[in-house]
Amino acid sequence: MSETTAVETALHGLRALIADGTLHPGDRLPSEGELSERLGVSRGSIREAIRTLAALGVLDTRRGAGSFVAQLRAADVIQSLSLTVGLLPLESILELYELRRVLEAHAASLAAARIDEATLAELDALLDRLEATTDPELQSELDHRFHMRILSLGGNGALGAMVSVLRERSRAYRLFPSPDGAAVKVLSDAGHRAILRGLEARDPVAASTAAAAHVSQTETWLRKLRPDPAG
Amino acid sequence: MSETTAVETALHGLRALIADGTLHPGDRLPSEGELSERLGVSRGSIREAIRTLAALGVLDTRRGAGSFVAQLRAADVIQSLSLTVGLLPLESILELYELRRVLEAHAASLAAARIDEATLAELDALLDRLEATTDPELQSELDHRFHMRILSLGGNGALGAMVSVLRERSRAYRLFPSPDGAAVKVLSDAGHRAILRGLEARDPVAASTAAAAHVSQTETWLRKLRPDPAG
DNA sequence: TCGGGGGAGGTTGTCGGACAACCATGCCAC
DNA sequence: GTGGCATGGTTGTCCGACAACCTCCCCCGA
Repeated sequence: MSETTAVETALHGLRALIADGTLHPGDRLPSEGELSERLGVSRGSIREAIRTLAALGVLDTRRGAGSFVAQLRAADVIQSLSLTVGLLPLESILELYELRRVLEAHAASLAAARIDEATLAELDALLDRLEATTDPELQSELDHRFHMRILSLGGNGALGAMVSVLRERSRAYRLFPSPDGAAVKVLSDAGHRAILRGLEARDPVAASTAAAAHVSQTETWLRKLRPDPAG
Repeated sequence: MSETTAVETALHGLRALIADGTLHPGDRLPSEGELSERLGVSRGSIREAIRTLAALGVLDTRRGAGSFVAQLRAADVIQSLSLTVGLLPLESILELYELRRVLEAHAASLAAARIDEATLAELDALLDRLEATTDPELQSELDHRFHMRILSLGGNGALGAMVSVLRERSRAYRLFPSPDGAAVKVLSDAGHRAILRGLEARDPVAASTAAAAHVSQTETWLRKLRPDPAG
């Protein structure tokens, strides 16, 4: 309220165009020049407003063509957090582990109810390869694929996107090549097998508790890595 | 990769300043003019990059003073989704209900383990008022306070922020004044009492299932409101 | 010595104009 | 009919300028 800046005016105008149904997903916005004239603010301010909405995944700008309203899918919006989560300090990341634990456990219980034989075999083969390799890069990759495959069985894009954002950040810490790498891998492999056993038994509770335990395990390792707790 | 635009260059430069530890939460960024000179892009592009990070909750700009690195708390970052979630179509909102259900159930189970007598009395009084009033505005307000109080017992700011964003949007649909308003209120009141009984009994399972059921109930009503499913 | 007022410099907010890079459309030549 | 091209429109970027605002420090008075 009170006094609004030019960019806020532009933002409000753009939001209104989408919120009141004038523009639908996929539609093209009026050109920056026309918006500038229509809303009574300079083109620079319009551009800053468009950038703001683009950062949040609401708009999609293509050079020479125009700005378009995004599909506004929940998964896309959540995905926009990815840029930010990469900047959070470890302390804040650990705060997100509770979310991750709950969501991964939920996804595992859903997967236990829905998984088929072919997918079970696929996951088993994935773990075989993961247990056989010592290449940290490949370990991280296979680990990621194993977990994302389970998440995809949940069928909910928003849930998958949320966990994906959280996992992406954790991968950056590279636990496997750490001093305790060997011990980490042994327990990690065991955790994966426990989850798979739960899925094979179609036991939602077993699968979800195993998944939760696996996330907690990772969290514990990450806490050990925490640098200078002073501050 | 390939070719990078000026704004991308600026964004990368700013992210690097934070990611590599040069700037910490609370620190002031160099002025736009100096950043422009140092990164070799115009001030306009610098401003667009700063706006992008500000939209995501990473920077905080104060006119005449400068731009500052935000506290980078998980809750703040999640809160930045609020602007976007308000633009999602109902279809996408429903996708988020699974997240909300899981998270609210989790929070309720935590609360059951931690709640004290004083808080129980507080919640009971809240429900008394909620059941007594017929003012939709006050109903929405009290309903919100009841649920947020339970969430705050979980102690995790990120979880609370996430659910807060989701609830905020649902409130905009104003279920209480709808045609089925009376029926909605009866079942809603019953749902609240069920949750409170779970908390009073310090029974995490009872509390979490009641919370999950309550969210599902809301989801069902919202689906009924869904306009033209064509498209 | 302590406190407040005021000024000066620095910083963000906004505007206007200009040009380059790029895209989409339709026309034209073949 | 088809492929290439010209053309108008759009975004990307830069420069310069000024207003609004904030912060700090100096100076003056009590």
